[in-house]
Amino acid sequence: MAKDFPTREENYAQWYNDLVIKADLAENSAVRGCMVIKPYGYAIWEKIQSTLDRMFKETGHVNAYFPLFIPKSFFSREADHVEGFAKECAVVTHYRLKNAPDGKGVVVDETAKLEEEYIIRPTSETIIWDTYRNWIQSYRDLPLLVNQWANVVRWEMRTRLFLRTTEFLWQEGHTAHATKEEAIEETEKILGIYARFAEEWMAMPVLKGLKSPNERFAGAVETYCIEALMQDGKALQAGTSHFLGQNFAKAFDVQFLSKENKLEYVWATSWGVSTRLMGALIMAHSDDNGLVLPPKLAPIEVVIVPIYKKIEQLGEISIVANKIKQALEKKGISVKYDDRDTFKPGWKFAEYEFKGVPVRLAIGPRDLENQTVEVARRDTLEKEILQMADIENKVEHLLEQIQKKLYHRALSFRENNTFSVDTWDEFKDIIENKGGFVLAHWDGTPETEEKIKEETKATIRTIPLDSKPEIGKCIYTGKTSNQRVVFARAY
RNA sequence: CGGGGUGUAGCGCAGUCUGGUUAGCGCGCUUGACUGGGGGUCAAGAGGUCGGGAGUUCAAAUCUCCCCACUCCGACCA
Repeated sequence: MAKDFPTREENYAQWYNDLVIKADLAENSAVRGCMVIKPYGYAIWEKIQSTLDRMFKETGHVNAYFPLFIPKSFFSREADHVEGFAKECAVVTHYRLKNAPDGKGVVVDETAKLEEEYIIRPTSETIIWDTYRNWIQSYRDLPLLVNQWANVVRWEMRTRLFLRTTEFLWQEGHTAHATKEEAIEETEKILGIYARFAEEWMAMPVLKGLKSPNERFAGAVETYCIEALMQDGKALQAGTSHFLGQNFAKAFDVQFLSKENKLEYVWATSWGVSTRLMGALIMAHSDDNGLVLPPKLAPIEVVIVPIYKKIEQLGEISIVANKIKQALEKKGISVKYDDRDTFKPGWKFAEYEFKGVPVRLAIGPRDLENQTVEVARRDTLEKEILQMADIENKVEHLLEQIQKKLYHRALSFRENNTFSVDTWDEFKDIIENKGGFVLAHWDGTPETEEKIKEETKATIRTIPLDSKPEIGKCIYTGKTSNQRVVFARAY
């Protein structure tokens, strides 16, 4: 299946692409820039979804659904917002087709032109805030904590499976609050959820911080983000949480009467993560043998492969295998017993290894005799023979170990690829030759960030929330700075 | 949008420069036998508007023109 699969060293971009396709996660579709997420890939997304959905609900959020189409006029209400998204919007202009005059196919019926064109949502702030106006009158209506799971379209010029596609799936939370403090608290709370999800479920360490004005969401007062480092030394923005101030409330005239009977504008937040997380997950752990998945997000945590010569032996093995399967499932572990006779054990080993299944159990005649199981772990590719007794607890423990191991491996990779630099030459050298996160002083101006980007392709990925103040000189202009920020080339 | 590249079996490719039998190879697929603790072996098969259209020619996958699609590189971006 994957014999001609390139290594990360040979060609990282090709490695990623082949991995996505050959591990059956997704493929390119007939529609330019849009992917088909295949069942195995979608199963991972469903796990991401259900975990986050639970976390949102645990913190008081509820789900709703808003239209795919947004009236064009809504867009122009918030100046920065239009500015940011106008260049990548798909527009619906007509609502009917008719048979082509030459009899070949159908054409747009010009008489069915929409009075007002619709934008296909690139994000839903405008339609949602237009709706919130009717939902909010009093401080008693607040806070409003709504999330939606949806698809959005951003007409990108270049796309890559999961990392950047024209249409993608995401969740977008949109909340309304009575005070600035409460809205900021919400923004930070969500950032915390994102970070916890990334680290505990995806086993991917992330930096929490603020975006520089250049990288800020169009229409936001402040954008918070989680930022991860991929194995090729490039940064990946994994999630964003925005404090929108009163920008949208003012643009859409959303006011409420406070306890003091004063009419005030509502404070807003919005936040989202997308199918891009799939790309992050893939790149965070996978190796030259294929996908590596953290147990908590793997659609199949344990696969059991029977080994037998004659079909009669399969029966005896199946009895044992099914018993183990049930014992594991009782612990909430997802197990697949692959007793297909149409594939050889060796083929199955390679297949599940490539698809990143964390643990594989092999049971053959020898094991039946000795009351043993061969246990193989995907993260280290190690194999060992274990006694069958109490196997479900051993496997459960092993899955926990793998989850931790992946996180620590990714964390030490990040630590080994984070550099603190004080000179421009050193900065250029590391960005160009090593990659990774570069901690450097910056004078705080968008102009300087822009120049650094032009010269090195590196941008400020985040201004870390937990960094200590430190007086220094801007790497580029030499002006004084009181904090280091994180630079990197990014996806 | 600009600059390269590629379209030949499900997938990956050769053949095109230099036109000429029945268009070939690897993987995959089907059937059977032997096999089975890391992608097995052998045998027999199925599968093609050579991206589309027009032209040149006795003859076009091959030469000419037009069109289409995809892809890579740049500017833009979660």
